[in-house]
Amino acid sequence: MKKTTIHDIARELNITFSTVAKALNDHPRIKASTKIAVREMAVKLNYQQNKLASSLKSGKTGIVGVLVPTLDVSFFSSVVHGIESVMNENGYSILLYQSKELHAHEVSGIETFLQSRVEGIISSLALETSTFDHFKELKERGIPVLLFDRTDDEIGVPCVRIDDYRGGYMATEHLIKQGCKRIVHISTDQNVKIFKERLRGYKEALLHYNLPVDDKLIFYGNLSIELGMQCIQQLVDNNVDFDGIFAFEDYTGLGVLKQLKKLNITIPNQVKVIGFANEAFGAHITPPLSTVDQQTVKMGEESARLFLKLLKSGEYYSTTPEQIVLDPLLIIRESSGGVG
Amino acid sequence: MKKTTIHDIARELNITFSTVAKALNDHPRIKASTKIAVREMAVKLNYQQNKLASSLKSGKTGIVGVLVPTLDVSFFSSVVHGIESVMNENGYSILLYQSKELHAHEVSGIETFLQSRVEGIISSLALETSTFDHFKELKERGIPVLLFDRTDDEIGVPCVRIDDYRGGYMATEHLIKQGCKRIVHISTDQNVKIFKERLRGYKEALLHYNLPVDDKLIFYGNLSIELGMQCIQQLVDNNVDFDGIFAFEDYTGLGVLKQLKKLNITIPNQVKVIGFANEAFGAHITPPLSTVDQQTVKMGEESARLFLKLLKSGEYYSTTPEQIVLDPLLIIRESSGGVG
DNA sequence: CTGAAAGCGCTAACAT
DNA sequence: ATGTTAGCGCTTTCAG
Repeated sequence: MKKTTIHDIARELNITFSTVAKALNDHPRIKASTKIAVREMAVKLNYQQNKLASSLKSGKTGIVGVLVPTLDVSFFSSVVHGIESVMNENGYSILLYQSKELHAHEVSGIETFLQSRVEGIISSLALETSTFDHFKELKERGIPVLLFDRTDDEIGVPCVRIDDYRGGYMATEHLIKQGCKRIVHISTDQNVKIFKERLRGYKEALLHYNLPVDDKLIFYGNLSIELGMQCIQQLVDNNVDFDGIFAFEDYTGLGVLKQLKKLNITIPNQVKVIGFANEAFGAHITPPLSTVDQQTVKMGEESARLFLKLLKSGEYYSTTPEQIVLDPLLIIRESSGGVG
Repeated sequence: MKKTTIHDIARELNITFSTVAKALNDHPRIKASTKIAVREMAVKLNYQQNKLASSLKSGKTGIVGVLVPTLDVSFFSSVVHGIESVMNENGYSILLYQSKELHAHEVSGIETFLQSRVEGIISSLALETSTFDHFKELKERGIPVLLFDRTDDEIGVPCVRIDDYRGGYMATEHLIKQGCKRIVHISTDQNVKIFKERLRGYKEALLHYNLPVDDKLIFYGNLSIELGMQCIQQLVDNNVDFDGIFAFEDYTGLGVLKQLKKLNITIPNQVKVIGFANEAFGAHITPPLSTVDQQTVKMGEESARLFLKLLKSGEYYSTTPEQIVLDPLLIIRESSGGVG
């Protein structure tokens, strides 16, 4: 069963295919009656425009490549949800690729996108990625790129992210205002900018409130529940004095809560805890975990909007790359002694 | 900056573009030396094959449409993660569309996919969808469709799902074996097959163990934490005797736990609770919630594999539509008095 | 081993 | 108001 084309419609109606094409595109110089006839025949024959052909001719595919580390993490799937929604409203489709946190897959994804002639790429960097030639080359070749969350200034493209520095500052400040004097920060040894920014915010907040920055209170490890548990155990084993914990993300914060409970250290009385990311479980655990929300869906929507705005301006890279920095939202729950 | 084409490569090398095409496709009748020359020039000129053109000519796009209700629910994003992984390994790309649980969006998504000449569609039905003409028509027109999880036999296409009946049976049986005699089931009034199947499994398990099916112990409402809370309150207010709760999904189960704790009813001593879906929070709440795992990533992978197998067979609809039914996995935690 | 030529289905400038 | 024509960049048969 072959697909019907404008030629089929033309033949049925005894007109030329170019008249059909114009009728379907609502060309002003086509008689209303033939437009109607053409459309009826199109429906009758189950006609579907072949976008491959029209894209080939027009040079516009209406497709945007979305390249993310994985969809199996709620942060990314939520952002992609936002991107797709806005793109869809604007008549664009999404070609999806997961980098699996690998540099090589990222390169493959870009290759695939270019071959498919996407009109641009929206992406968030893989953890493994530490050189950025593949993205810089896209920019040099004039291909629209927008990065969200995991970005790098070196690349020089528009980006949308939250203010991780501010988030780190807010989380720490909150603990200070709750009365904490010796606040631990658990971070990661991975070379990822956003985590460094949260650490920077932590330090700045301490300085601002005249509290010492004590390296013995800063831990580095791999994102996991276990990391949080180990840090608490280590603090206790070494008789380190502490009354607040700011974990760089919620899973680590969860580990912190678990171990504190196990050791019968009361939360939030003896120790106050805050995480980062506002994962789905945080509101439902005991005690509910205070955290910092990253506005994931909005991040996706804003990414799509900025991308489309620049695309439609016709000069995507003409000016200094625009940045949208979203405000992190402090979510106060019982673990930090808030209004729970 | 125009894209380079095979004509550009040909001109540089003083050969014809058709030789270039053959060289790039590793055609056997092309001299090794010219293949090398062509490839070097291709790299030098930053050549990217234009898939639009080759798809138009060959009739194969290597693109599969994935149409899901939303990515903002971990179940779906996790399945899509599995689909993309397998498709990617097999050289296919994913065009993504969210139906937002709406029938009309589902129709639009299909329309978009057809225009983009996808080689098939993998989808899960929107809650709103109760007539299936749009999918049946795809089948009639020979377009490969595979449904996962939210399917309908009436459509008659291959599908991948878990055995919800069995999951409902297992959950109920588990509570019975834990000693429960009066087990409540909370379900939904939405007309969704998988939820009805869980209910059917619940009833069968009771019958099998010679326990009465009591309509006063079956509740219907809208998927939410509140639903679980309300049901418990109602049971207590009406002095209904019960010692086990099987919630049709985890959020409702969470509400159940919350309200039981509020009313100082001990879990699992007085009442044992189990949910369904194995949401991320279940393992981390107090007490940890027993549940039934749906093997989401595997569901995506199996969907992609079955789809590709049928596609490659060259006769997608030749036989009775194949069904893959995955086994639900019982996850026993403290809320049902299991090995916690 | 390489070249010539037709055509996939459409757009759009240019005729008529 | 409609028709003619020339491609978009590629695959693929057939000729040389």
